[in-house]
Amino acid sequence: MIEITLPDGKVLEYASGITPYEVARDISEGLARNVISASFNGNTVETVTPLKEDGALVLYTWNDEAGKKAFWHSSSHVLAQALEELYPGVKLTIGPAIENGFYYDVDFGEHTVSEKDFDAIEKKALEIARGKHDFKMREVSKADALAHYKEEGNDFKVELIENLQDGDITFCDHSTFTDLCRGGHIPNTGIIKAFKVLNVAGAYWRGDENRPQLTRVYGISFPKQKDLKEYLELLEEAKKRDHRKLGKELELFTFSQRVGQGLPLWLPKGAALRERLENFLKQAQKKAGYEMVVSPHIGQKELYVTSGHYAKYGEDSFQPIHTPKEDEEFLLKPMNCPHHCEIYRARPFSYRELPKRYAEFGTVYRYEQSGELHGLTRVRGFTQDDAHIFCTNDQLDAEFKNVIDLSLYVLGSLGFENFRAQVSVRDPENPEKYIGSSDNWDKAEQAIINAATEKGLDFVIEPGEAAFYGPKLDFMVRDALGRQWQLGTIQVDYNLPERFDLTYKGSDNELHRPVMIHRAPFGSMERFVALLLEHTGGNLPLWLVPEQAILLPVSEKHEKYAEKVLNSLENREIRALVDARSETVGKKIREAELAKYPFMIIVGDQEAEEGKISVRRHGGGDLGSLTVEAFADLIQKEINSTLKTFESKLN
RNA sequence: GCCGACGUAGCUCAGGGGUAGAGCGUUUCCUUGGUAAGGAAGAGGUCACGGGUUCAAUUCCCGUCGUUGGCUCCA
Repeated sequence: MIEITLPDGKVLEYASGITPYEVARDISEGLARNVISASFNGNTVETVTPLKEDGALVLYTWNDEAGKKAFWHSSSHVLAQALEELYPGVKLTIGPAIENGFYYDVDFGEHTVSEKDFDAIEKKALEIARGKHDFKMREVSKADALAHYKEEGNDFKVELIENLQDGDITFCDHSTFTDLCRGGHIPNTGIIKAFKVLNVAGAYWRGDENRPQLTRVYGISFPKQKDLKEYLELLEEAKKRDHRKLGKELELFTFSQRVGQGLPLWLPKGAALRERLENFLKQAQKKAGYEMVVSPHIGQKELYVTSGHYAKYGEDSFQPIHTPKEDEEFLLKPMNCPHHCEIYRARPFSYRELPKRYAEFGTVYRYEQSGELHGLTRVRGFTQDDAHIFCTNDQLDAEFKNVIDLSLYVLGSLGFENFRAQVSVRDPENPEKYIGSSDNWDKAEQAIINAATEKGLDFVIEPGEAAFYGPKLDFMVRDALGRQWQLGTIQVDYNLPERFDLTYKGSDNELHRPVMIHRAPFGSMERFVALLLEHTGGNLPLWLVPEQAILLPVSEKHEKYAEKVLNSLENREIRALVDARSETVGKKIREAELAKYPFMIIVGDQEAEEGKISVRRHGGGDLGSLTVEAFADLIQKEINSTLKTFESKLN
């Protein structure tokens, strides 16, 4: 007999060889019907795996993440079989489940697969699914496994198997299909009722751009047709929140082929929005003891050789600008920090004067690979809300925590609650990617982890994600389509102070090396605005939105009164405009709703007589008639409820 | 940079070997309106660009540029 412990702590006794499915059936018929995967003592097992020792069993249904994973992993087998049947001779490589669905990387040889083929693939996959084939795992010796794939001429699988231990190799069979597989399947293919191929993309074998490029076929599947329909509708909704679409509709920014790819042009409304964001941060920064500085857009190549950026990114930068007569070399600045280091060097500092906090909305230029450019989130010219803090070692901890406070204030004020905090540290396997002493790295990494822990941040540690000069704490936010982007960043740097020979005079009358913190709570204005748009669906917070209200005169007769109201709104710092076109009120309202103005103010005879305004809330309908004062209060109240003032922890 | 897709009016898009269409917007006129589209007429396009095939290319083929989904990269 063996003892099976369930998640609720209940212990059941069974004869050795009982399967998770049988345990589920023992608990309830309903669970037995729905169980699609299980884990035993922390390892994923099949629902038909015989359990032969005491242990903890967790049963999963479609509603569990692990259940979905098994479902999608199994679906990738079905996809693979469909591809093999439709395109004989394809070489399969790997096909994991991902966050939303699954993919399979396939070498199609000469054949190319495109959207036109999706229908056929889906049809074939569903046909296979309907066959209700059981997934069956079997152990294979390394020699047999290698022989199997060598015969097929599949070098990819051979390479995978060569890296596995003999005795640790399993194949999974279903229908006529066999794949090298570690396990974790649903009972049979029949559970897959809906199947969709989403897109195809190139992907390098093992993520290495020097190795062959495969075709990655992305798909998603569901146990119910309705789930697929809902998922596709969700994707459609997400597209409506795409910042590229909203930016165009709201007239915030544009791109011009003539100016160049990845170089955003900010339209008047976008520029005004940006300015408000900048002022918002400037105000908080002032309280937090920052001083604004300004530096030029180019710098001598030597500056970046000194900083180490040239050695690391010289080839991947816009190439040097040459002066016509002296042939001096300048670089478009890719970073503000070297400039700020030179600002620090402008005069000697005593420890009594530190920390120095230099802030600048600095525009930088980076040569990003053309395939990487994406709307405002990945561009070649962008403005960082940058600052560099020069402090003593003793001050580092407190300064870092102050910056965390400021970053959280910024994210909180703009409604970003679902960010992910990520501590990026060195890749232990590639130490040569980083500059600076291992000692300093240890200190810096520890300082960040301590500060994040003390601030109660829920963070994950990502090895290999550090900048080449130091570790960092990043705030990651997802876009409409679920892709993660880095917004705010805080980085500890022992390196640049050394390279620029920065010093301060200590209490011991000796020169000491300051520590530097790089930080940008927004990250870049471009990316921040992009994510803010996606996050809000274009319904920006009232304090930020370009126009808070649009005045809609009922007819041309009322234009004059509208102008008068506009004037008194402007006197109360409310941003508004008049729609004086000769259109019906209905049409003006419809268009104002679509243009996402937070408030619509209808003025006609009634209002003019009473000296009031009729207010309509975007998406919320008629609020009735108000005095201008009452409306101004309403706006102020809403702004105050979302926009808190920054409380600095400075003494 | 790599693989795939896409590029038609200001915007959203249809079409297709015989040099172009819709809706919205814009312009003019009529209408002076009360909480999500009042009516009419007009203007607007080297069908991204450059080659090739063809009697004929916006349409088919190749290349370039741009956009896009991924991959790699991201100071």
